[in-house]
Amino acid sequence: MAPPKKASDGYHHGDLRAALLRAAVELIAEHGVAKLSLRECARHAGVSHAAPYRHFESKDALLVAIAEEGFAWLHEAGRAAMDGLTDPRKRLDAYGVAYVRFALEHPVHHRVMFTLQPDDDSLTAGLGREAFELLQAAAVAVTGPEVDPRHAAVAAWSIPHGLSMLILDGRVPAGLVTDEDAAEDLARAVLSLWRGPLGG
Amino acid sequence: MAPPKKASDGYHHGDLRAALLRAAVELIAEHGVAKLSLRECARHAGVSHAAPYRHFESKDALLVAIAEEGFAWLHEAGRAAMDGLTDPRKRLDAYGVAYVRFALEHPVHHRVMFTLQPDDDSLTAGLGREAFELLQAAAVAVTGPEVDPRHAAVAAWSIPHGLSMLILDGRVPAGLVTDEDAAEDLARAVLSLWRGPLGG
DNA sequence: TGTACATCAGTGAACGCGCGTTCACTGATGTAC
DNA sequence: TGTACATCAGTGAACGCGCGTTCACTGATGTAC
Repeated sequence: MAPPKKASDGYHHGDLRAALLRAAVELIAEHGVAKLSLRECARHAGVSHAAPYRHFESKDALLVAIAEEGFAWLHEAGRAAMDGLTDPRKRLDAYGVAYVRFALEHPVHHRVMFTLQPDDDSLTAGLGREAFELLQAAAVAVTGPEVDPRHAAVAAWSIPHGLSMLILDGRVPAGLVTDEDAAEDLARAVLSLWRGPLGG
Repeated sequence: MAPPKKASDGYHHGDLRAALLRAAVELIAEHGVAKLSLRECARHAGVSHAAPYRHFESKDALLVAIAEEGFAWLHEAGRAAMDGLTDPRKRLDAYGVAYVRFALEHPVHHRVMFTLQPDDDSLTAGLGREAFELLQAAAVAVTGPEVDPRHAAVAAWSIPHGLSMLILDGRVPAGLVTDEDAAEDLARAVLSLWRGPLGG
């Protein structure tokens, strides 16, 4: 299914690190973070249970790696979504929609990103520096300088984050979210409600 | 510290069930849901490790009990917050603020409520029927009948839920949330931003 | 009031399990000469 | 091109652990007569 990048079959795996990350994500999707075991990841990757220790110091280190990957992807998704837009409000909305889409496309990453204690790894603190700053700048561009930037950021973050969490936890009424596109539509609907009757 | 309700010292505990729930909440607060063990709860309650099985069918049953307790409290908190208010917008805001306050006051309950798969127990599905319906009614009263009630509910739910999650996961800039009152202030600020510059 | 008995909340030994991690090892790979 | 050797990604046995759950039991409690 996923071709090893270098040496194919034999003693050396070729790209065990990536294979382990992939296996972990699959297993978490199936059984939840709580039940993830390094040994099962190794089994999934077709390798002895001690092999992962050549690539990750510990089970936690593997989870941190997933979170870091997630923060990087989120930052890139937000950046790409706002790319080319100049109107502050449109940029912020685009970020929000991209955020929800990211969560739906990478539910395991999203969950791991926010399950780990922020102090587990400084890179991971507060949305991951980069992603948070991007969001804060987009929010401040809308609220203007009179508003505390931290408040602006938190406010802008709450909606897409809350919506993502509700969807991922299966709390949204059945049938409302069938795939990533439906989630994107729902995100737009929610944002426009706050722009309309709820906000007006 | 917590006096047993009936027989005090001796063979029978008096109120083991409640003591186990209390112990579980404490232990989860300390080490996270993932690391909770029934045996440690029993130890905490000063009882043999098999005793919990007189009160809970399994470890999961104990978690479900915590979630149910949480949903009941949340429903009550929302109801109480809106009590006496008639203006739809004020009612919805009051619900949102109460929601965040509940999450801050009962972080473990909140976490367990949304960590369990909704299908783990039908009572728990979708915010717990009662709490969800209360929220939906409050939201629809603001948006009016032209808006899909499910959209209205999800939109109104996203902000307090997202904010709660961000706070509980330690994602809000340090110093912004020091206690329940500060969280309540932040919730009001966030809502008013969506009422003001972000929504306008 | 006293006795017999059912009930049930506790005990403690035992089960089997899968886990994270360590360790001395071995096989493959790549580089220096 | 061929050989010696360092490097390092894998192996598999072993460790100690705490867990969830079951079981036959025992001690306390409450009720019927």
